[in-house]
Amino acid sequence: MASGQGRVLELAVLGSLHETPLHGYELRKRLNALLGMFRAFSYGSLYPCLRSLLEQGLIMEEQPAPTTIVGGRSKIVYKLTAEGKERLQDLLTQAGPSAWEDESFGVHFAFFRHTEAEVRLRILEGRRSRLEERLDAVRTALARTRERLDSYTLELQRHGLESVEREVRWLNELIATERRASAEESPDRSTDE
Amino acid sequence: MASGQGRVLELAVLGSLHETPLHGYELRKRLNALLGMFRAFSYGSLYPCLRSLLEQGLIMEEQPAPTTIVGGRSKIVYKLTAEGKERLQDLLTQAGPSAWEDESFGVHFAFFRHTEAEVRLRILEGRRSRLEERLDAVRTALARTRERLDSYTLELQRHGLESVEREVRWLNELIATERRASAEESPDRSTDE
DNA sequence: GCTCCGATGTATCGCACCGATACATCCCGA
DNA sequence: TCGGGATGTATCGGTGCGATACATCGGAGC
Repeated sequence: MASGQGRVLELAVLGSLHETPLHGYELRKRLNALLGMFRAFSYGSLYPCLRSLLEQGLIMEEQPAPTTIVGGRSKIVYKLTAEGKERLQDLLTQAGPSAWEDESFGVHFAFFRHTEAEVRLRILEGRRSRLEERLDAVRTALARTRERLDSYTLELQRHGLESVEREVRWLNELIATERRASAEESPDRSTDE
Repeated sequence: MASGQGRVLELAVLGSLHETPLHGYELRKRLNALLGMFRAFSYGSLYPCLRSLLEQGLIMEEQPAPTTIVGGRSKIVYKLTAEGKERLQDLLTQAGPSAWEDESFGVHFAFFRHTEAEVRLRILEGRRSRLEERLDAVRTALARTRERLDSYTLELQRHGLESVEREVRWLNELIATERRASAEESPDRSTDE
């Protein structure tokens, strides 16, 4: 209950609108193009989210120049308010479990451009721990298993483990890159250790 | 609304209980050991599911031999009824979207041992189509994108695409294996094509 | 010129399921 | 002996997906 736990959509919407004002339909297309590989945003959650953000004063409707519009189809373009930008900065600073869980990590990562280097690093490491935790859990459970597993179950396990291990390796590379970049930027202890 | 759409838990529980009677806590551990890499089953859904299955007469409480029990801690062991077994067979025969979506595919796959060869093949192919569809969608959306993307977004895209492509390759191998096995079993057209 | 269809667009409802939490008992080590 | 961790059952709140409904626009085909 602390502060915006689990509300992935809020960040996704705020982050997208930070680039450029958008309306619902377009927003969904953007998000699904950006993150379609990981999750599927739907209207059933988008529109309620937009309404909530509107009520909170974090976004507002943008009136297009009336002269340019002729055949004006009903279309509601939203843009960030000052409070919205503040809130976005806030969300981008949070490096907690809500940032590295499966559903939310992708969204946070997608807006890393606007995230401080230190926060980026903590999120990447948090995600890595999360995955390694999961690997451990499944591996020990597997080791404790008495009965012989059928080939399908084994193959599923193998594939699952391999996928997660692969993501861990990916995270390792990203973390190394981040470290290298931040070392270049502030080479105080460049030769240290 | 047709017939048990989306109810992944039902299959997971019925399938697990088919191997051996279990109680809630153990059931959850089993499922998380089996599928923990893909999803996380929680009590908040398990117990309501068990209750529902009980009401439907698909499972029943199993009384352990009272003599053996001494310090009997309250523990409710469930086992399949005849109707439950029937229902399970039914679920295992269904090869629809509800079988190859992200959340459900793993569960269906985990019980492939009890699934007919033909159904297995259709599920694997269905999943593959689903993933290829997604690849297409993201690729064309990406191609249509005018603005230049930052390196984080690009890396996310790259990693997402690679993961899905990898799963498609995995499915290809599985499908080939299935085909080979089924050809061996009924070598009517062994030399055909 | 007319019509149909698919893309664009806003919106709601049902409901599956996760995370957190509460609470009780058992067992084991300090 | 006492406290913490594993075992065990159970509920509640809330997020967000899928299906659906319903409008309008532009273009393809005839």
